[in-house]
Amino acid sequence: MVSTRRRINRCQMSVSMSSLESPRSSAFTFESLVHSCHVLRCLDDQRRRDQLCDITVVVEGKSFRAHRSVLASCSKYFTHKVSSHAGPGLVITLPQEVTVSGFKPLLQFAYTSKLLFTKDNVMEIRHCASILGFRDLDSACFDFLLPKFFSSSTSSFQRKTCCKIRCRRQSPRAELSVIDANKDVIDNDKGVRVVSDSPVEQDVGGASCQSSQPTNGATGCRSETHALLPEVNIQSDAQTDYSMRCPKSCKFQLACGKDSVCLEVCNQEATHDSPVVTEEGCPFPQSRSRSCLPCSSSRGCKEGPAVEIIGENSSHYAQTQTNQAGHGEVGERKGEEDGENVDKHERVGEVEEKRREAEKASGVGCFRSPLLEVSSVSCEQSPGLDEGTVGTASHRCPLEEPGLGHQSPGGVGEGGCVLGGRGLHEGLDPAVSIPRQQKTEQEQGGRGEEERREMDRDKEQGEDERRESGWEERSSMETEVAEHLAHGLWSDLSSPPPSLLQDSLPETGPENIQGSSSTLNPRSMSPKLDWLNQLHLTSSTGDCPFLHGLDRGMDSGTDREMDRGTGSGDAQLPGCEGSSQSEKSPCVSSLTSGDDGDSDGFDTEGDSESCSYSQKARELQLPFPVVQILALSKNDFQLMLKHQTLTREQLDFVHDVRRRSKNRSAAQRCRKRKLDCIHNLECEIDRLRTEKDQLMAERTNLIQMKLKTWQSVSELCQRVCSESALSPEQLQVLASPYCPLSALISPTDPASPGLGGPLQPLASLSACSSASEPLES
DNA sequence: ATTTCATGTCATTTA
DNA sequence: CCTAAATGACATGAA
Repeated sequence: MVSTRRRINRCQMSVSMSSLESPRSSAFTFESLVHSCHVLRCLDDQRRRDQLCDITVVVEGKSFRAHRSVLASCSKYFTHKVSSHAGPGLVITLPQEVTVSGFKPLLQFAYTSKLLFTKDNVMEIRHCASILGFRDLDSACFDFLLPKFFSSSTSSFQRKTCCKIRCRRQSPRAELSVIDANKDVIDNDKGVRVVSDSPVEQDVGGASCQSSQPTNGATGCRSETHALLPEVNIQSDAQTDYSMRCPKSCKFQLACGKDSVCLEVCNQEATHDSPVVTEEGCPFPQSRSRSCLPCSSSRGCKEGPAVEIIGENSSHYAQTQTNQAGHGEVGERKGEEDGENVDKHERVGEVEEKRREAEKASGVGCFRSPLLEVSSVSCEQSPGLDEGTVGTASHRCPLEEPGLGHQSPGGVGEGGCVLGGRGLHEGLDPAVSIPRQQKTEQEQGGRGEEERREMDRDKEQGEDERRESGWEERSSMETEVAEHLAHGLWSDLSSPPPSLLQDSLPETGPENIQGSSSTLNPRSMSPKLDWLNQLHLTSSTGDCPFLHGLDRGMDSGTDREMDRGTGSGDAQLPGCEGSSQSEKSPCVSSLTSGDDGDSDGFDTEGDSESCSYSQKARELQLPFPVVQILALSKNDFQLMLKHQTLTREQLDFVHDVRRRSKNRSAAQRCRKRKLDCIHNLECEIDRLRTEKDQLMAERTNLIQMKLKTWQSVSELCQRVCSESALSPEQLQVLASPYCPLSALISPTDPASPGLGGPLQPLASLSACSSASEPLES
């Protein structure tokens, strides 16, 4: 409910925004975030009931009923087959290579966006997916998961005991496969196991546990044009994640029926988040986001519709929980949503594509590359460009904005994003743009004005884009998942080598602390950036659908933080806190601080916090930037403290800052979880209601059948009684309660509640006939 | 002026 | 016993 309301608000907001953006146009677009999810659900429902199914797929002699349109939308193979057969009653026999165990999950995936798999069948599924041309699964999911699945390197991750237990125990709803998967993952493959903390674990584990669709998540919509609402998955994963990794959350999760919840969430949220439309066109939100979320992250929600969406996407389809659709997805999404906008989307997609390439060329594209810089500048200077390219989107559906943002969320680093986001921003958000100008003007007398301006631009762009694009949403769920992923998969990378720290410290620390001017220099961020860079480069986050694009968000988030820091001095955003690398990836930082939403100043508490932190750090003459406090892992942090000679006051301050930021992020996660649970429960309620209705209908049918049977039996008895001359003793025996046959005519048959009435005649009839059943057997 | 929401922080519990 | 995470409760600012 809550999420729904929020969602609605978002929609409204986006509508108004679009109107603002294009004052000239009187046309508005309303986009339901849950519609696609609902549709997919209904289709799945129909499939299960064999309603409106127009295709029969034969696999290994086994038939599967489905809707050709659905299959065609998910699979190239079916697209081809279906297009060549127009008639009704289409029966397609799949190649021998396709097995039931491989096809079934895919079919389910087509209708739910969820791919259930175990280590045992994942290869088979992949093979089938490859043969059938299931979009998005191959590169986005399998390419990412398989190596983790079967590589020993990841085995180091261990799931927490309670998590294991919970997974098994809590997944009442979880499908067998899920359970199996869990088992596999948990029990058999320690290596594969997606550790609760590890990203992989989340993917796999989460998927398995909840039957969530790792695939989706893996899909990494963003990276692939066709990506399937990875966000949704992500969110769900994230949720799962939570449940899995938090011992304490067991309480809550148990209360919520975590597993089911997770599933639900995924569905619901996904649905909501659906904004992220995949090629498949099923943005179904599963989570509400209900980020699946609904958007678990309130922040994300706050910012933009996209965010909300994020949360929701999860489920069904990724609808999930994800609010954050991938960048690339946006284009597709929109294209699917609006035929008109297809071209625009395509264009956007192209831009995105280029951006990606640029990123690749520049290393993950997380950090600002010259290219990025250029783009951002050009954007600002030439709004026309925005209009011409991505900017056009502004006139479209509000939801598109997020999409655009997604496409170019990179903020700092993304050329494409910059263009799109910029355009929208400039035109739409006076609050943002104006302050920017003012700022710039004010700063104009100062030295390094250019630098500052650029920083501002970048910062604003990043933030704006993030905001518009729904990055915040991503940041909430996706970030979380991503952080876990990064944490688990790249844990080794996550903690910056001491040497690196050492190197970076001298550079940034003192400078930042002391002079604001120096802080403004991008270099002040170098330590963190370096660290991030290393992470990205080495870990090749680009390969991870979950992390894909995160870097951008991260970058922007980081940049923002940096910028903030710069603005105030050294700054570190509390948001960064989560970043103890060992525990979390830097991505986390974006989660916290990134979403604050107030980009321009230190409006928010967090901002003011960071500001005060920085100030205090300066006062205390801390030898390192606050960022370090937040970004370092526990060990590194302690190491750093060892190397530094700090006064009691400084130590207290440092610990205080770290503790607060940690707690802050914990609170955020906690709240997100809560929202997710609520959403999940809502979904569960809906599901149970539906189930109840179905059962009631089934019961009615059975009762009717039973009644008919009784009637026919009674008629038969009558006939037999009248035709055969049974002795009173015989009739007595037949009527006796000890006779099994007597139950058939018993008016008070306990097994047929409510049938007493209709049976009465029967009983009386048989009684009249001086006994009852003949049953000569 | 009041309410609601989002967020940060503290205290406590739990693993 | 210590630590980190989770969570309830409270405070604060913004809309």
